[in-house]
Amino acid sequence: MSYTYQYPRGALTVDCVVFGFDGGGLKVLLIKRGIAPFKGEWALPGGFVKVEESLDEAARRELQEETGLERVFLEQLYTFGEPGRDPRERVVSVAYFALVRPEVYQMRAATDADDAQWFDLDELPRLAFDHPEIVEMAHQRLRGKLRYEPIGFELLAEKFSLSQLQYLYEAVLGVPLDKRNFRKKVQSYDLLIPLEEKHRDGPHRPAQLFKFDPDKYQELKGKGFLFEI
Amino acid sequence: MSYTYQYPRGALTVDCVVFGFDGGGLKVLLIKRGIAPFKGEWALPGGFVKVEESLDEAARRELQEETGLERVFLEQLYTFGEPGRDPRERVVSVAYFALVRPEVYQMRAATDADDAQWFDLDELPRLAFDHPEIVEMAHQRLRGKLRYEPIGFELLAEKFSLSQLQYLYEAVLGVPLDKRNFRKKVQSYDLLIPLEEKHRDGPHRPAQLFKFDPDKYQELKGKGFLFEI
DNA sequence: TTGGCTTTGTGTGAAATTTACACTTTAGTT
DNA sequence: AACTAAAGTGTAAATTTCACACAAAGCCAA
Repeated sequence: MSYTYQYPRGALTVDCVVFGFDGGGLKVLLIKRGIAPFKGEWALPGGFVKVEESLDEAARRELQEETGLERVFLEQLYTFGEPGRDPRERVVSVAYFALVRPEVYQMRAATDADDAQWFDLDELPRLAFDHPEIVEMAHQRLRGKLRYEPIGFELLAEKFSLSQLQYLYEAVLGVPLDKRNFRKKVQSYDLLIPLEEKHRDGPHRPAQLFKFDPDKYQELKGKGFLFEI
Repeated sequence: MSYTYQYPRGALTVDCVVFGFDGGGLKVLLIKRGIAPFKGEWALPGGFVKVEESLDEAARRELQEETGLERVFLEQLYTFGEPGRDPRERVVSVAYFALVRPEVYQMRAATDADDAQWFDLDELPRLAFDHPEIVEMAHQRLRGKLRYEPIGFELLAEKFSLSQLQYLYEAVLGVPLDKRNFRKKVQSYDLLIPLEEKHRDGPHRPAQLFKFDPDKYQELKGKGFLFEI
């Protein structure tokens, strides 16, 4: 018996919503399309999946090829497959969301390649395809996850101050948080390792730096611990 | 310029993890494969996506064709795309999870078609492909969602007693819950409409029946309300 | 060196929520 | 009429959340 399938095939792509944080608001990385359709318009980085690679690999490869980004936090988001979402033919896209640290963010912002640029999440330009919908879902997911999983650290430098962490939470969740209560809570889990170093910046009191302890988190998680801000 | 893509294409399928609840434990609906590969083994209901249909439509169609189920709660779960997950060639599968009410569950359990059967979630037979992994993820997702979204009602009859609701939560979450505290909490949201009718069953005190008010939930959700058990 | 600026860092009491816990009511069966 | 089994109900203690204000540190400029 033959293994040939009787169904016609569409194409399969991956698209990545890459978030960055610069201390102010959330940013999203977009690329300017060099080819039709939507040539010259902004779009999410992404592209076709090769037959011999996994979806995650495809997402990482496209991110690397189109934006130069490597070793970022990457997680599958949702698969978009409405017929007609690509004007050419049936294209199903597995969307990912990615979080990058400020070092990376600043690096990419510096190289003024005008075909890859950071935009404020709430001031995005017109986007190709159904990419606005994808970005919207990624934003919702990020907001939802931040409350229950310690992924915010992926948007900060390895060493960060509690104020920086708080600014991040305020930016993503869109609400102001009480400084004392916030610090009490995040420190209560014992997942932040206080470092010797201090962060100095401007003519102010320098801030204690911390780093997140992912191993300890994994260990606690195994015992049913639930991170929650 | 031509719109022909330079990448070879794999096939695209949908697979559904269908959960049912009979007052005892969680059940999963499986079908016996009639064709190779894995002919004669149990597998998740699912099949190939047609070019002109959306992914959701494909999932509903396959469910209908293979199990007769219609009008079920259906939500996209995750997309599985490891090369090699299908021994024939590259097949990417968009997995869904579905929740069915006991009426439906009992109906399907009655028709003793031996090519579609309910199994206890914790006593599943050997499964084809990477379906064990898919079931595992669906179970996790169900557990996670149940705490924060009122989807448990999709596994109960339209009219249900508070005890039935509690048994469901206990079965899915795997922990015993305090009767009084549970009732206090679920009723505090004012999302359950008490009905005139009573449920009688056995030589016991009959139970007050309720139904869930989805409209009110949608309204509250719009105002930032968070359901939580 | 002094005063001013700006950010870090810290504690407490009131209010709200969560938790633990046991007995009465109801209907059916014998 | 007595027995059985599940439904239904309240309170007090413990814990968590929330609101809130001022001293300490370092830099800069006069």
